[in-house]
Amino acid sequence: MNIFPDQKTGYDLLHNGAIALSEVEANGLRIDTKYLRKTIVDMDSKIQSLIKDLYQTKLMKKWRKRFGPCTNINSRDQFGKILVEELGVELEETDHGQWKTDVLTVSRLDHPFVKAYLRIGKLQKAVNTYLRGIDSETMNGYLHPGFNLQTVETYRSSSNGPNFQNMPQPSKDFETGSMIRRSFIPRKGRVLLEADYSGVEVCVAACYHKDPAMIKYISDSTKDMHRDMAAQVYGIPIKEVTHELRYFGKNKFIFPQFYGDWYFACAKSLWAAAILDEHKTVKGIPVMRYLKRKGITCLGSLDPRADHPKDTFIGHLKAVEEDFWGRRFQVYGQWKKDWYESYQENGYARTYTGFILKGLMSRNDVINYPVQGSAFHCLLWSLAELVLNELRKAKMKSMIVGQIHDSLMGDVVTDEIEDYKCLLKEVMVDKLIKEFPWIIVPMKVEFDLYPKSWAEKEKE
DNA sequence: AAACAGTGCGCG
DNA sequence: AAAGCGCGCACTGTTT
Repeated sequence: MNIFPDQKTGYDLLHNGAIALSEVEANGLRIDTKYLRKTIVDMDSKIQSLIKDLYQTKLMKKWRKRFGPCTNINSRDQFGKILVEELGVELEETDHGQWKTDVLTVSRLDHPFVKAYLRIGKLQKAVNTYLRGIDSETMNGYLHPGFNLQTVETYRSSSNGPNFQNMPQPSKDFETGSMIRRSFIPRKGRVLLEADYSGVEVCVAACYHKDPAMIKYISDSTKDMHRDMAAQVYGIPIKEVTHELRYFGKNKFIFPQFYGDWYFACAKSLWAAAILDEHKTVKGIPVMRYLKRKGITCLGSLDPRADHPKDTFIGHLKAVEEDFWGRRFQVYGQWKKDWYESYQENGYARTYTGFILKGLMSRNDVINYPVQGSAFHCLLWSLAELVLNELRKAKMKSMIVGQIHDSLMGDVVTDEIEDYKCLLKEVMVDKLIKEFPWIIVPMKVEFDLYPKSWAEKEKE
């Protein structure tokens, strides 16, 4: 791994960023150690009792008979063999010929043993990776996660000891997310305040490809790309798109497509999300009924090389994809081709922020790396400006204590909340676009306030 | 005992 | 022709 700032701007960004991040590391986050210790003890005994229950099941008895003293429920190898040989189910294989046993694969079996097994695994992950990870790195009630600028291929950052950038979220898994984030508390007389750049990768991508249709979506708050695409993929009127269908359009079509996914995989996951689950539209009509009206009757062949006619969902998605890149975002589509061709000719690509991307990269890599890197650099520049200059100039006691790619975690004095928000907006939006003249779309910052702990947002 | 690859899972 | 991108960490099973 090599880091190549090829312009002074790139060098300065890393230089100031490294100094600012070391200050962030030194600040650290306050940890509720009493809660943390108690939760670890409680969870350990809870997990023990769940394992005891698991051992009472028939399948577990077969497992012990098969593996004797070597029995180990953490062994994926054993788990897969038991499912296939004792339960008689079919599983896909991993790259190296083991039975695949990840959540997505085995939860399809819909079996009570598998459910109990996965729950134990989830709780073990929560305790062993996160709670213990936090506990073992906490000194005198403070945790100091590391933030690195020299580890990532795309010129993003990483975090370790522990990794502050992958703490579970209550909105994704309430039980473990709340349990873990509850450990992070503000200092006395303060709140945790997170500021994030909303949709920053989409914005930065637009600065590279300059597609007018995309810029319009970003600049006009009455337009909604995710809603429009949900309507198109499911063949329903725009007014019929529910909150959930919009979510599928965003996370199962638009983002995967931006990162280089293809219609076949998108079709399968869109189908599983809304059709197998019998989702309904705003008016309560099943989505499937709309598809039937368009003559689409089934998902289609699961062989990617088979023919996918227009009356299958996969065939339909193929046409949607062609329309997406060939008509709707034609300029973006052309940019992807040109950008990759330029890399093939020259052997490298340049980012707006003063770095060179070189070495062997796939087409998707070449297209994604500059966007991922430059998006993070918007945050990094703002962070350095705040830590090294602005917070000090404003004589604020509030401090920045962490960073997650597109968000800044602040430990903010209660009396300073409004000033802090104001200063962050000024730096993250106004000063940033002066510093980075290549930004040609509006930037937006959003705040989340956590008065008690990181687990509980204050309602706006 | 330490190092390594493979697998899985948490986040943006 | 290929077929989402980037990380860190825990754990198993094998090799040194």
